[in-house]
Amino acid sequence: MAARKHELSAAEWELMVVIWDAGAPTTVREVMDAAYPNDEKAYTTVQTLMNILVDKGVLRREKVGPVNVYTAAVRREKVLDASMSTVADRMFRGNFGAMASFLVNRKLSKDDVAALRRMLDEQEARPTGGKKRGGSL
Amino acid sequence: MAARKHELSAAEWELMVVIWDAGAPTTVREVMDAAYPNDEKAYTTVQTLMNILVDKGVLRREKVGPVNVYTAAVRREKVLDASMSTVADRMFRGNFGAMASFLVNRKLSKDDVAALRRMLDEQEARPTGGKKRGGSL
DNA sequence: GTATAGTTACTAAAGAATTAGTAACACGAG
DNA sequence: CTCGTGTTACTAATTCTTTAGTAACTATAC
Repeated sequence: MAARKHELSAAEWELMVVIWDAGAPTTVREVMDAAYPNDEKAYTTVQTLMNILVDKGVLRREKVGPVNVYTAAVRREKVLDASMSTVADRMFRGNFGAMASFLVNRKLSKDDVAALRRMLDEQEARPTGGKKRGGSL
Repeated sequence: MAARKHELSAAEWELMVVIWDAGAPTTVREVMDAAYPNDEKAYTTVQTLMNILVDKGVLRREKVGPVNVYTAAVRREKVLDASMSTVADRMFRGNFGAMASFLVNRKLSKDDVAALRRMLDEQEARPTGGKKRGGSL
């Protein structure tokens, strides 16, 4: 019960995306079927990962009858906030603007760019402005 | 000499950012001083990391006199391309548009947003359009 | 009630990441 | 030439991640 690092690994993200999408309490079996429909991982592997996520405080586990039911304990945005900051620190010296530019220039399709521009225009009207640069985590 | 995974870890990124910024062949000592001015890591640790990066094909090592000099073997953009795709896959189901929206809404300062808008406007004029969605790596 | 199917708790092992020690070697100062 | 400084090559221990097996438990079907 070592209170691990709060950062999520690749496999853990894979599961959490499924669980957040479900939006409701979920069992190992359900996550397993959604994430690995062709048994890419063993049932017990998914079980272990989910218990690690409980350990990290990202999931909550509750026994319903004899079965464990898992619920997200943290909102997706919260984890994204932290993880994106980590990524920006690592790859862009913490410069989110540079990160956004990179995305626009090298990763976004024409449609993506158009949508982004529309979003920017809407934000112009309603000034619910973006946050400042947060800490490193 | 096991031909490791090509993905860069946190510590490896830290070094590569320094090396790319230097823009010229670099020694362990130089990277060490730039990245860890207060000896946060031991000299030999940095040395080991840099040799792993050689192993991964990201750095090239050349002996100049008795000293090893390291040069970037891959351009920063290339590695960023791969890493950002990995991150997008992991956290946004591969949806770069969603990733960009998240950045704009939750991470960019007002100035960052203004700069991004300017960039978008310039791109309007000169249609050197963005790439499509690439593979997963 | 006993077999069976599914779940849980516990354990562990392989691989990668991170950290750093140690021995050997080169070279300039004296 | 020998000493000290700094570099290299090699080795290794620790931690985290990823994977999964095994044994025990629960409930249901008959």
